[in-house]
Amino acid sequence: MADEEQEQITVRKEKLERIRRLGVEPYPTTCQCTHSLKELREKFAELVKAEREVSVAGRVSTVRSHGKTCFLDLVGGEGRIQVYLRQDNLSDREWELHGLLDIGDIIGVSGTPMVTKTGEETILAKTLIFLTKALRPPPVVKETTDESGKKTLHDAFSDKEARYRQRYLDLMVNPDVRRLFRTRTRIIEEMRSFLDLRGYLEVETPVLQPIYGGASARPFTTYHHALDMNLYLRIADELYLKRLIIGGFNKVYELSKDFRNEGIDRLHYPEFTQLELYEAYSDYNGMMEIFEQLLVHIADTVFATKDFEFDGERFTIQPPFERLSIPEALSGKLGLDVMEASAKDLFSACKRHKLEVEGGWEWEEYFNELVEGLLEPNIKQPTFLVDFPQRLSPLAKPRADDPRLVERFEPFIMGVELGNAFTELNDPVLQRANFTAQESLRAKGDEEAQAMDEDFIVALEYGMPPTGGMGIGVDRLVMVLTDNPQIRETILFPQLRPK
RNA sequence: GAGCCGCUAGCUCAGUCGGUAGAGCAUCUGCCUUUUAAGCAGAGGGUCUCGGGUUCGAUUCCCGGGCGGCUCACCA
Repeated sequence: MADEEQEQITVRKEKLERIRRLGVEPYPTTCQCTHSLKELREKFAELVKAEREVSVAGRVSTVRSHGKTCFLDLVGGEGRIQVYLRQDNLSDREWELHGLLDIGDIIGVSGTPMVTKTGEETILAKTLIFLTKALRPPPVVKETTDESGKKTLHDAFSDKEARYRQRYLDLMVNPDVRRLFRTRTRIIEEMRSFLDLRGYLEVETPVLQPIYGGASARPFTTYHHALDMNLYLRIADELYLKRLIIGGFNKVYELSKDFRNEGIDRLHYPEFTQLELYEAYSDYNGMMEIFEQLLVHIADTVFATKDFEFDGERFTIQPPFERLSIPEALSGKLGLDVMEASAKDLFSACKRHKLEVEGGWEWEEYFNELVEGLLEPNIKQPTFLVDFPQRLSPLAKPRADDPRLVERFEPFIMGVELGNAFTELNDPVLQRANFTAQESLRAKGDEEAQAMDEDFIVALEYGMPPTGGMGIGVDRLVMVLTDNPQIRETILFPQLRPK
C-alpha cells in the first residue's frame, strides 16, 4: 500500500532521530559476533559453565518490558535466543537506547550466557548496539504452548497473497517457511552430489534457443537484436544434452530452469526447475534404477527417513518401485485391449467413466484422458508408469517386441508426475519421420507439437550411442517430499500480477 | 478462460437486516528488576479494494473493474 505514512512508521522515524541524537549510528558498518544464534544454542551449556562472554546479533522478534528490566528475543539464521536487559548492567546511554527498540530492529548484544529460573537459555546483556533500525513493523506472530506441549500460532501471517508478494516477511516470521527452503536447497545439493559421485558431468546448455524442442509445450518468445531473430526460452534441455552425448560426454546432467508459457495451478508453474540427465550405453531400465537410488539417497541424507506423508497419506521410499504397464492396467480396467481399440472405442470408454471428452479427437488424446483420469490419481506409493504409446513419444525408442510402444516411463508418487524418461531414440531416419509427423500435427493447429530440428537430425546422423535419459521436476519432488500440496509454496518468489 | 468465494486498523479477524465500525496482538502514555501471546491502567489509529447505480443516506443492496484464493479447463 503506497504510503500515507502510518503512525507506526512516523514513530519509528522519530526514534531513529533520537538514536542519532544520542550519538549512536543506527546503521553501523561492522558487527563483531562470536557466535551465530544457532551455534550459541548448540554450545550453550559449555558456554554457561565456562562463564564466557559472547557477542551475538539478530532481529528483535518480541519484547517483554518490565520497568527496569526487559526480555527480548533475537532471531535469525536458524536460531533464536532470549536476551535479558537490566538497567543496572548497562550504561545510561544503552538503557536509553533500549527504550528506542522496536520489534523488527536488528541489534547486537554482548553478555554472559545464563539460564533463567523458568529454564530459558538467555544472554544477560552487558552491551547493546543498534545494527539496523527497522522503519516498518513486521507482522507480529506469537506462539503459545499448552501443558501438553502443543504449540498454537496467534495472528499467523498466513494470507497467501501477502506472503508471496512480500516473501521476505513470510520468511522473517514463519520459521517453517525458512525450513522448507533450506530443505529445498539440501535436496538439490544431494542431487548434485549423487550424480557427481557417479561420474556425471554437470553442464550448461542454452536457455535461449532458436528452435524449442525436447517436450511438447508453448514457449516464451523473445527477440535478439544483434542477430535480428526470435529466440525461445527453452522448454527442455533434451536436444542439447543429447548433442553432448554424441560429442562423447557419456554421462551429463543439467539442473536449471525450463520455461513453459502455460497456466499456473497446484502442479504447474511457468518457470520450473528441472534435472535432466543422460547416460550413454544405458536405457530406461538404467534410469529407473537411478531414480530409485536418487530418491533413497535424498531420503537418507536430507530426511533421515524412508517414510513420508503427503496430504494426509503415507508413502515409503523403498525400491524396487512398482512398474505399472499402462496398456495392461488400462485394458484390465476397461475390459478391452486399448492398443487394438479404435479412437471411438476409447471415446466411449471415457464416457463410461465420466471423463470429460468430446467426439472426434485423436486416439492418443483419449488414451491420455484415460491414463490421467483412471490411473494417475490412484498411484500413491512410488511407481513407474511404463509402456507409453509411440505416438505420444517422438523422442523415445520403440520397443523391439512391440513398436507401437516405446521404452519410456514416468515416475509417480501420490498422484504427482515427477518426471519422464526413456531409452533415447538414436535412429536418425525414424527421428526425422517422428518430427515430420509432429509437424503435420502442428499444421493442424496443435500449438504444442514439436518442431523439426534439422540440426539435431544432422547430429544424430553422426551417431548417438544407445542412451538412457531422464528429466525430473525438482519443484514437484520438493512438494512431495515436504508435504506441500502447492508448487508455489516451494518457489521463493511466485509470479503475481502487480497490484 | 469458467464457476464459486474473498478484499474492514500494521497483523489476524468480527460486524453493520442501509444511519461512515469493533476485538486481540502491534503502537502511544503511566506503573512494574526473571518474563515468555508477560501483567495492570489509560489513549490514539480506518476514503471498510476501486468506479458507477439505487437511496435522504452505501462499508453494507445492485452493476462493473482490480487483485487474490479454491475448483475446473489448458498445461498429453
